[in-house]
Amino acid sequence: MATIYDVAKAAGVSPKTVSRVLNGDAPVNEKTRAAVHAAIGQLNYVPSSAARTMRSQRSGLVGMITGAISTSPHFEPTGLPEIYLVQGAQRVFAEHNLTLLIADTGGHAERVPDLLHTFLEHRVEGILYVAEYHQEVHLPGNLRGRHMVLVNCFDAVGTPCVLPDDEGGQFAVVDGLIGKGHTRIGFLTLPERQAARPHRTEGYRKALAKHGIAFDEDLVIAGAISDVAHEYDLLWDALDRLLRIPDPPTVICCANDKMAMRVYGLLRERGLEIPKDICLVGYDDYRMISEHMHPPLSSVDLPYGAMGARAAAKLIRLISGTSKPNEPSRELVSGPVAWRESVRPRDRVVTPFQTWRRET
Amino acid sequence: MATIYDVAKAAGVSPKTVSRVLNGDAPVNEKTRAAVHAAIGQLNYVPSSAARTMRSQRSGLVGMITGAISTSPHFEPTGLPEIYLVQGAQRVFAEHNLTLLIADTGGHAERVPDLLHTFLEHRVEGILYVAEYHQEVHLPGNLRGRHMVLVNCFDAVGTPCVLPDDEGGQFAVVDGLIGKGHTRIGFLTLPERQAARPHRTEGYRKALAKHGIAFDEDLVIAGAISDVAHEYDLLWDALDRLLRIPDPPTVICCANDKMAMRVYGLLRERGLEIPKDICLVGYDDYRMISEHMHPPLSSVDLPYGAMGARAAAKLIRLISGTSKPNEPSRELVSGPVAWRESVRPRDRVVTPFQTWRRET
DNA sequence: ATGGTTTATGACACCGATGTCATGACATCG
DNA sequence: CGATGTCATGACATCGGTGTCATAAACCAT
Repeated sequence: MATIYDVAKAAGVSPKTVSRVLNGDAPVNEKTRAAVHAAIGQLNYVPSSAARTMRSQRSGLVGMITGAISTSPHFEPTGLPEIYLVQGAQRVFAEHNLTLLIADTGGHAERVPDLLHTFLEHRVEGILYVAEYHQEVHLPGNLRGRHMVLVNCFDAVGTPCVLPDDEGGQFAVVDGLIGKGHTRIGFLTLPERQAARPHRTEGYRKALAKHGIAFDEDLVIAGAISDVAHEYDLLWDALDRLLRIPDPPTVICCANDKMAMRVYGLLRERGLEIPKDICLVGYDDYRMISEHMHPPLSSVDLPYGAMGARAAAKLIRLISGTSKPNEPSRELVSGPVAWRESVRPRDRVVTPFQTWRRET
Repeated sequence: MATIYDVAKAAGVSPKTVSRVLNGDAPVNEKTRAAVHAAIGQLNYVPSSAARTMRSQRSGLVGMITGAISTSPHFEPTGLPEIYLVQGAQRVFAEHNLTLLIADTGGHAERVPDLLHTFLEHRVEGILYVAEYHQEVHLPGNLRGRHMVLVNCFDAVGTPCVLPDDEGGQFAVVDGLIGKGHTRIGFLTLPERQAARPHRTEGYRKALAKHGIAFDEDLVIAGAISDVAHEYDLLWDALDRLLRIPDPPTVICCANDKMAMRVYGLLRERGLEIPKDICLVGYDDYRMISEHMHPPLSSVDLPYGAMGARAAAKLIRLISGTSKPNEPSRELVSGPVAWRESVRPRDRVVTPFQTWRRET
């Protein structure tokens, strides 16, 4: 590879002048500048980030640790969120001339220290620590004192973090459903241990309260439990109970799109047609699912791309020291509700529950 | 940050000796080694990759360019494949003490030169160029002469590449279906422009040929076209034609899981139950879809993780110059067929087509 | 005892940028 | 016209490691 000395020689100037042309830190005569640029083109010169890093003590690198946490032995490497996070973050970093280093633990949390060491060798200027789903994490101590932003997770000591606005998302979808005339809104929730669950439930309650609709606990049932083995039975039972209550729901909110996908099948088995007989909404808006279900599934967008971008911006502010003094350490990111054909207004839904109940 | 000089001073040795302890390139006395390690721990020393890079001319970095190609204006950022690729590749790189730089074009191919320049500044030792789906690409000229491996794509000049074994995958699934007694096997193919299509079709033909079953062109219809706007109508029509032929299929192979997902809905609309009345298989094995369909979908695993790992290994061989002299520039990676409940043996399938035809 | 080899260590230069300081050529001003 | 300031450029040291070479001590064989 050509060096700055080669360029200097070819252009008949000193290396320092070439440096000035590249960095614009001092005026350079127009003719000199042209000669230098010509030499650079000729030699295919690309400056060495390593040399620059040594002198300036700035690496231009940021690290991202993903897949770091495997709380469940049935770790499910769906990976979907991460790619959007990466894209969102990388876009922002690129605008600030930062390059993204990526390390994936593959679910083995014990690899984190090693990966971190590698990052430090490369003198990353900051680190994004990404969790698979909204949860609390406990960071290894050697991360202290580094610029860092947690994404999709938070810790007990107030490390800056970016989280999905679960309460806002659930509020928005329930508020929207009520706006379409629904008043009996079933809610198949996440397992109890999930950090998002209380926030989602709070959003559900607040939306009801806004419209003066009483909260009915019969309408809210866990649609999944931590123990994956019995998940399917549980969902069947939860749905069964929802449909058997005296005044059954005209729409069901599922905790995520995967759950909604199964509910499609279960409802069809019972002879219920979506959205004619009952409406359905999901959460996450995995478009690969929601757009291709039949009919397409309404869902709350879990804005991973935006979260990545917001986290990157936050990290850049930390690095550059331009954080506002009272900037909150916790940022919530909202996504829109994607309304699709799985939902129609209440007055166009005809719940044939009596019929169905007679049959079983 | 502590430097090697600080460590040397603290341990009472020369910097070079510290370097030897770190790299093990020459024998060091046991007591000296212990003193050095103690000093390293004390000072929290992490060697600077920048300084090491300058001297040794090896950066320990490899780059990956993803999302580079947007052939379609309706670019669909599913992103699913990439995360597995990243994980697979990163695992192998980590074993070789290489760190992965990631740049995502977000579908804007014109950004590639810039991203590439950044990679070169960091003196990456090799580059993986990843396409969204199996296709031909044309690389910008300035990539020539770099160690590079194409993933999920190939070019006209024989750049080393790693591709999914589309022929083998389709062969395996059709061979398996025939093994289960099926002889009338419908095939909803990819759009014509897709590079994978001829390979898949060849696999389909070879599996039939192996068992002496005649190829029936009525059974093979494009299930999708490039023009996204009419995709759904086309699929409806293709399925309709498949089901109306004199001796209709007992199982249908879909070109991908998204298509299969829609076919679930379309078949149900026609009153056909999977797998009782007709069986279905997909391709890609997006487990988020295949495992959660009702019933779960049989599908050919498109082994992105393995492709990432194979590509990484290939790149490492290029970098280290240990490629076998006659190593093929093109590597095919196969994945297993995931058999699930959407398929059952032929003798347990009761096709009620006569009934259905009377109705319509 | 002596020469040859191995072991353990240090001195020093170098990788390729850039920060600091110095310098010469002009332009401007009182 | 000399003092002062601005512009354009170069010399040199430095960032933190490692390759090369030198050297001293310990070990071994004759």
